[in-house]
Amino acid sequence: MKIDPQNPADLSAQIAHAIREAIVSGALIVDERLPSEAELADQFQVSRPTVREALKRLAAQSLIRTQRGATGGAFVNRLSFEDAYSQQITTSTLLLSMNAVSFDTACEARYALERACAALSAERRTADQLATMRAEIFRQSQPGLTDEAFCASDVAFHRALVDGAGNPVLSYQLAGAVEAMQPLMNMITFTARSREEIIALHSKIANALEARDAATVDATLAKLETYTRQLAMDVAEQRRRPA
Amino acid sequence: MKIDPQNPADLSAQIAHAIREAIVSGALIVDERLPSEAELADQFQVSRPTVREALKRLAAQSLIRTQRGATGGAFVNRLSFEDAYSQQITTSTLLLSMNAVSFDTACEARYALERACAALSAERRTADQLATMRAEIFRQSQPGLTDEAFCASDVAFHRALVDGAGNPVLSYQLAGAVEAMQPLMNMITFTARSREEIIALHSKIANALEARDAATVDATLAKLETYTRQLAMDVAEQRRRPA
DNA sequence: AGACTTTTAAATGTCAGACAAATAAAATCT
DNA sequence: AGATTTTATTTGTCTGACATTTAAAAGTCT
Repeated sequence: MKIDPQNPADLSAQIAHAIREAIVSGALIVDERLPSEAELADQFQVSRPTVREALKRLAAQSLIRTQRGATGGAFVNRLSFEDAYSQQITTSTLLLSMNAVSFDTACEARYALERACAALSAERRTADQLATMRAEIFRQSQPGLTDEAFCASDVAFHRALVDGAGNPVLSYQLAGAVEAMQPLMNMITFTARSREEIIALHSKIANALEARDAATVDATLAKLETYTRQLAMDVAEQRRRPA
Repeated sequence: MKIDPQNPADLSAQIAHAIREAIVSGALIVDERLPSEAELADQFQVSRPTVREALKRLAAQSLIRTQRGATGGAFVNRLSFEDAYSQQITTSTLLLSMNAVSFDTACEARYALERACAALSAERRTADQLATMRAEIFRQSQPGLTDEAFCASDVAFHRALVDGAGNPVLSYQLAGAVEAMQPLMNMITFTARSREEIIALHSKIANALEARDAATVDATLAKLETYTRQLAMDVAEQRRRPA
């Protein structure tokens, strides 16, 4: 079932790969217990530390969870949306921060995806989600708000909009894009004037969602995208010639 | 810089977390070498195996790479799009296969995202990407094609469409959704009649992209979505009452 | 002197055995 | 029978050692 070639390189990676394949292919089902570390070591003819390194690799991807004690061991993990979110966010953040993805490219992708949710959200949004958006808009209009708090509220607003589509897969996909951009957004929304503009657009989106007017939501998101990218360009321009 | 509380639970996870934060926050930059395992063990006041488990966790997420030899060690990895793709695909596949995400939900999300790319792709697609789509359509019309090969070609077609948007972030986001659904798609496109229908819609999409007609691309993708979900429902129906 | 070979040192990869801690089942006692 | 203690199993961690890889330093030969 899970054998291991005799080439001596990176045994723990090979073992992790074998077990991962077994999980993804369905040979190991959710909540099934893996053999104990000692048994796995015996089975793969390696030492226990090597097995442990392999298991830690899988734990890092939330593929297994471990439990100590008599009936403990490593169990195939049911991947929760929360786990998937956080992995997606980590990956997206790293891609943005160190792979030469421009803010413009990230912004375009983010709004393209968000507009994809708009039609569904106009159709399905609950009163609860609408109330969340209104509450966040109110928070954004408070005077003493820090840039970080404003952007956190911005994320929460957009999160509610996306969740309105009622499709957890879309929510999961967008969580990365929206949250990964937050640090970059922090740097471009620092003037009162730009906050006012953003809040006005947010209000328009909430109103359109309340009226289940998908076209207006889409058009307003397009405006928000244009405005955000314009702000980013202005900031970049100011950086280039600080005089 | 990276300290460690004295609570005794899961030291390797804590160390991995500390180093991950240092990387994500930018305290450790790309290609920078981490201290050696022995030095880290000393620094965190733990043993080398514990440090190694932590490093393997990070390696599993492609955050670091290790190199043996005199000038070897653990280096902060520049996350490549390929690495991000494969992680995205693994995560999405697991979400679909074991988290009670229905085919319908996944399908809706996938086409919503794909239609988000349609407008951009109509504007920017290259002649090369158009040629790829035509070639895949031709392959799909070959008589002796297996279901797996047909679906692989289907994935390649849609991949070319998404890549046409010229936004690597969108490509990365959609790679997971499209590829993770392939095993499920394999099961529903097995009749000649359904293949014909799909090929016709693919041709219509390619033609519209050639004419840079975003509205038709969008409308045709909507038809393809409806048709795919209908096929899936029929298959589910047949499964329910096999007589 | 220059090119090739050998040695050496540093680092990761692996192993073996041991103990600690947690946990649930089994055994024991009241 | 119920509560308590014991015990066995399993993961978490430590110590120390050896193997392997790699590049630089040292040495050797032409």
